[in-house]
Amino acid sequence: MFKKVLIADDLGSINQGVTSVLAALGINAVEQVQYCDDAVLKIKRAILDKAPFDLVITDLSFKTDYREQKLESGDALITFIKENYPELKVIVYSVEDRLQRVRFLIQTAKTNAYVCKGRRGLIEINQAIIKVFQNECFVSPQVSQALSQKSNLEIDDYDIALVNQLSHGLDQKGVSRYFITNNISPSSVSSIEKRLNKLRIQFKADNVTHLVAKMKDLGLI
Amino acid sequence: MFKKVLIADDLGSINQGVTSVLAALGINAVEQVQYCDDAVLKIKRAILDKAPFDLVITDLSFKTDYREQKLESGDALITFIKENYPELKVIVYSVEDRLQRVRFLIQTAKTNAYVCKGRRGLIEINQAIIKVFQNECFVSPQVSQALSQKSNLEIDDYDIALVNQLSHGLDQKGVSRYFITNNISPSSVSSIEKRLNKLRIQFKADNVTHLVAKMKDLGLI
DNA sequence: AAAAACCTTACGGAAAACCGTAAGGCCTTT
DNA sequence: AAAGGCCTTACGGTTTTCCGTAAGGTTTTT
Repeated sequence: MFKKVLIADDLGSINQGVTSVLAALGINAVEQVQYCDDAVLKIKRAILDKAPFDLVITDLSFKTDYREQKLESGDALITFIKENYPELKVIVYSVEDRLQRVRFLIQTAKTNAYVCKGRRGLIEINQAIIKVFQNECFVSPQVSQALSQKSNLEIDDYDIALVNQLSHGLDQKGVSRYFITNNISPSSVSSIEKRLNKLRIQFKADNVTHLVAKMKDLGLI
Repeated sequence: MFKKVLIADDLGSINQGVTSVLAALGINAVEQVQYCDDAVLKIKRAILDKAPFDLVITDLSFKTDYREQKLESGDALITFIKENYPELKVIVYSVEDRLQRVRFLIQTAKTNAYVCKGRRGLIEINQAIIKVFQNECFVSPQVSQALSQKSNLEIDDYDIALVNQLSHGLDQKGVSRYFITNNISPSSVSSIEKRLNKLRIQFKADNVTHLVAKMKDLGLI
């Protein structure tokens, strides 16, 4: 079983439950941090001390306060970890249940497990730890559909950039100018119209305002 | 000090921290529930047993699952409590930090204290319990501005309803029809235009899409 | 290499949003 | 009761969005 675990979570009260799960699994070398930057420091320090962590359990959202942080979110922490210590296992433990987000974290960021905080959270944390230790992936049932390929909506970075600009107040002509100056193609108003039409159909949105609202709800922008 | 406390929170792990705070205050008669309906049952039962609760600490959002619930949120639970047992004190303990929400809970729903989950959450829960016991109100510093009148942006339920309908895809004529059928006044397209113009200025939004995006970011809709 | 399919762009008309102006109703002030 | 202020509504003109059509270019198919 894992020997040394790091928990990163800004709500101190949640750690306790996770710690008790770890204790039940016979893992007693557990350290906790409330800031992403502190997590990085602990990880580096542990390696220097020849006693590296072999599992990190982290939340996604960290409230920002007066302390300046280089890494402001769990996402950034995970990206950092997997770039520098790819062998270090990571389990996300978050209330976030948006499929898009889960898909990104598992498929792109290479997170090893994704557990939704909820009634069964601690039970699933337990399962996740066991699975990850066996080099398998674990995702909470309520969001496991995020990984099924058939739900692929074929929306790409261009679509996101387009709707993102609209949500910032640009009109279609403005987005066109923005795309031209940033060398993003296609950039004509006509093409932008066409793409928006496609997106409106895909998202069953009645107009751009509706589209932006729906995509914000889905966490895409 | 309070003698008997009920904690309502669907994430079992959070309760532990609160329980330890209560223990430190010498309160040992603590019961926990994970569903709002169970909270109601416990409250009624305790009164029948001549040992009523004198404080309820509750979360706001309860994940819904297979169990059918009459009360689906902390809001509904608080409304129920204050309607039927106005002398029973209520403290909200939630990650929610939207001012609009806090204002409603304190001023309209008559909640006795509002504590944001966060790094200082347990410290503030402690302060809140003491204040409430002294028949005072407590609100976490980060959201205390919700109660100050000067920061009143003068956006009311009508504004929220208006932008909300737009975010659901209705155009201005559609919102007008909606307002007419629901007896909401003013309902003419012209008035809706005027109101939107005011909101756009207040929120520094370039158009309705931008306005909806900003208000969603602020958690107003 | 010709044909077909696709992408990008342009254009024009209908619908909706945007913006200023103004009329009528209601309430308060004097 | 008259005057003034505020709110609701109506209207007209400009801008933007929406939607269909079509031309020109590139890639894929045959």
